[in-house]
Amino acid sequence: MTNAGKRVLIVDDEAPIREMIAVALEMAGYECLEAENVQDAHSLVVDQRPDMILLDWMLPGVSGIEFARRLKREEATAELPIIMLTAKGEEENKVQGLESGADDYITKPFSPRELVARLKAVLRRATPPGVEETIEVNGLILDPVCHRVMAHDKAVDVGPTEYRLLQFFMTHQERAYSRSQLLDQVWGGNVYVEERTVDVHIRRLRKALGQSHEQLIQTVRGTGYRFSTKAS
Amino acid sequence: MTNAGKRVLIVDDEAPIREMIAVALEMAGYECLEAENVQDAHSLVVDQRPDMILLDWMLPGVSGIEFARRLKREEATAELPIIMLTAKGEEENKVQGLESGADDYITKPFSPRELVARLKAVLRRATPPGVEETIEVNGLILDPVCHRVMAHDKAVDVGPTEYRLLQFFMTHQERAYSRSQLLDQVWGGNVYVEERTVDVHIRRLRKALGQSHEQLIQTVRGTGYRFSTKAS
DNA sequence: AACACTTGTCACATACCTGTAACATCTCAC
DNA sequence: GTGAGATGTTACAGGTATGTGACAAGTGTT
Repeated sequence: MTNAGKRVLIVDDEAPIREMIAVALEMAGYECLEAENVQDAHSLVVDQRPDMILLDWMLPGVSGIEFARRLKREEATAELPIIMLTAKGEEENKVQGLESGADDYITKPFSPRELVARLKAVLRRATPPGVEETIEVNGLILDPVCHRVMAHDKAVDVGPTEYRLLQFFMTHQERAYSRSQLLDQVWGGNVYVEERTVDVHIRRLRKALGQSHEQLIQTVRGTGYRFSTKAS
Repeated sequence: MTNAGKRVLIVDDEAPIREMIAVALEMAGYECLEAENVQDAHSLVVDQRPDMILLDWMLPGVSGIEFARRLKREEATAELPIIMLTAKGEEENKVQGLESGADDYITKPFSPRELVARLKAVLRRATPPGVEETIEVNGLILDPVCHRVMAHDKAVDVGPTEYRLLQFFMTHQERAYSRSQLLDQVWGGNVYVEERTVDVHIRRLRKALGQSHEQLIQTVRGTGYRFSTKAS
């Protein structure tokens, strides 16, 4: 779900280990980038902008810890979550590792499951919540924080897609959208669904809103739909 | 209901606007305090301890945003809900406004109805009792001091995790939380457990609460869970 | 060591949501 | 009015999210 498609940069000088990690992460739905030294890693960070880094402690040339510090110093990369990888028995370095700015720390050998779990946890913490405002129109209230829709103080029961649809409409009032625009905006660009599917969800949303508010969603014949407080 | 008699502090330098807002709110059953600058506002906050603040963006002297930041910084007032008022076309300030700690944001001109709706929404979800205070909802009582849960004067037997979960929910009512957020908030940030584990503990908690109260914990499909006294 | 209790995970059951098709109804040009 | 295209409406099969019970491992107690 929310973690799907996140890009993880794996930095380790041993190819088999990189490979193992990459396989584990890809099975979990992540996209992987790989680098075997700090120079390559840095190019990839700048170039590909991954969502997080798995960084081996021991690296030829510049050490992992050095690299982590550098990333944290630079404005553009300071927020990049880093998980440090280290061999067993280097416990005493832990503190140093975390002080270098790493967000977590994992000891080899580790199970793929543990790796994925930690990675999720770190990503979760690093993703700041979006702006959450309450929107009100003619007694119809959409409250993103409570993830709820109310019509004249009565809860309206809408499914996930209808909720997103309504949220989009309420944040983009008075303007007409074609079915394909709605598919892009509400469903997300990379899905393939019939345009008529939009009609069905519009219908479901109207039904859920009930007589009192269904006329807010207006049909623009030959074009699509529009959310408007003005009668058509 | 719970909103009756709440005291709202209106901070705006234009008297007519303050008056208009005050009338609207009083009709809706709120009690109003008024201030035309930050100095007066601050005195009133300290002195009268209002339940929330309607704060104009543009103020002579110290700006509204500055004031909001100050309030959020101070321990005693950090929890005070704030709704920012701003003139149309200052959209670009929106993010800044919310970052300053405002809980919502409303653009002039607005209808009294809209204002009241938002105010309700903000108040509804922003009344977190102190840690040591017992919380009561529909005959369900959580007593942090005795570390105990009672349903209609009968002790409810819950495990440690379910207790923390319930406590979190009761101090953060009405708001929807994802499984990730619950893991962060209830389990603590540094644990690595499956998201579905949350479901299991929700189940255990519901079971422990019994028919009389289990509907307080609502499923928000596709998102997570919510503790709410209102039917879904 | 046996026990009671808690916890995280799994496997299966169930409920709900989704996209599509098929048919009904509407609108407009002719 | 008629027909073609657009939209409304319903039903349904399959997929996905959540509910639920069981279990093994861990912990602390007796």
